[in-house]
Amino acid sequence: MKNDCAQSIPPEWAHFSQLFAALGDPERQRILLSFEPGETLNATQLTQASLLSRPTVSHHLRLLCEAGVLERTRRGREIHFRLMAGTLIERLQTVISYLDAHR
Amino acid sequence: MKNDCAQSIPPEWAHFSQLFAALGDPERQRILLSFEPGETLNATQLTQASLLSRPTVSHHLRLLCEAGVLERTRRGREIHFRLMAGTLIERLQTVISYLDAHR
DNA sequence: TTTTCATGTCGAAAAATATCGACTATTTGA
DNA sequence: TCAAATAGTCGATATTTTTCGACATGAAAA
Repeated sequence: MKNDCAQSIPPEWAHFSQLFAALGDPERQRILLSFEPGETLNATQLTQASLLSRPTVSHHLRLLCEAGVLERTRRGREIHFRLMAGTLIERLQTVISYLDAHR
Repeated sequence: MKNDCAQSIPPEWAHFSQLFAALGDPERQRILLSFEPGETLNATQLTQASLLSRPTVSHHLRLLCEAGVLERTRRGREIHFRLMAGTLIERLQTVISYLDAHR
């Protein structure tokens, strides 16, 4: 057993709990699955596609941005969200490499 | 925008929110990182390596098993937990394939 | 500049989750 | 059979997260 991570998480793994927590909510997953390849969606579109209120959708979008899942860009008075597929793939590959060494 | 997942998550994705929610807790991440390659650990070992109580660790172990992250096997009066690295890799590869088609 | 549109923030309430002490179940060894 | 060891359950409490209405911000259009 690795006792070095018995009580604290190594710094290189710390951001993964934030990532997985962001991905682990059904409403946020629903938001992510509504993106078509390469598409950008604004907050109004994402709110209209949801059963929840704007403040609530805004809250989920903030968590997804803070976790590095979505990118936020202002265009005029709209704010566009984009799925950061590339960096997500890299991060998940890191996890897979770790797991592959721990079969 | 994909309107078919506007209000409900497609069944083939439903188990992922449970998986990511399980991986998204720092205590559970700490538990997972304490496994050496191929190692099995019992509940007492995992509790001793934690700052939390046995009921709490037991709770986290149950969530990890229900999400398909750990495997539970009784051996005598001990219960051994094993990291299901193989199936986890497959599930993460599914997510990566989806993301790769959505760059 | 005033209005309108798009979005976010704030504070409070509701819901879900984590945590623990006391008790229970199950298996093994004396 | 009885005692010890291992692990889980139950009920209550604490903490965190989610949710929303009302209000604030900031950019474009009139």
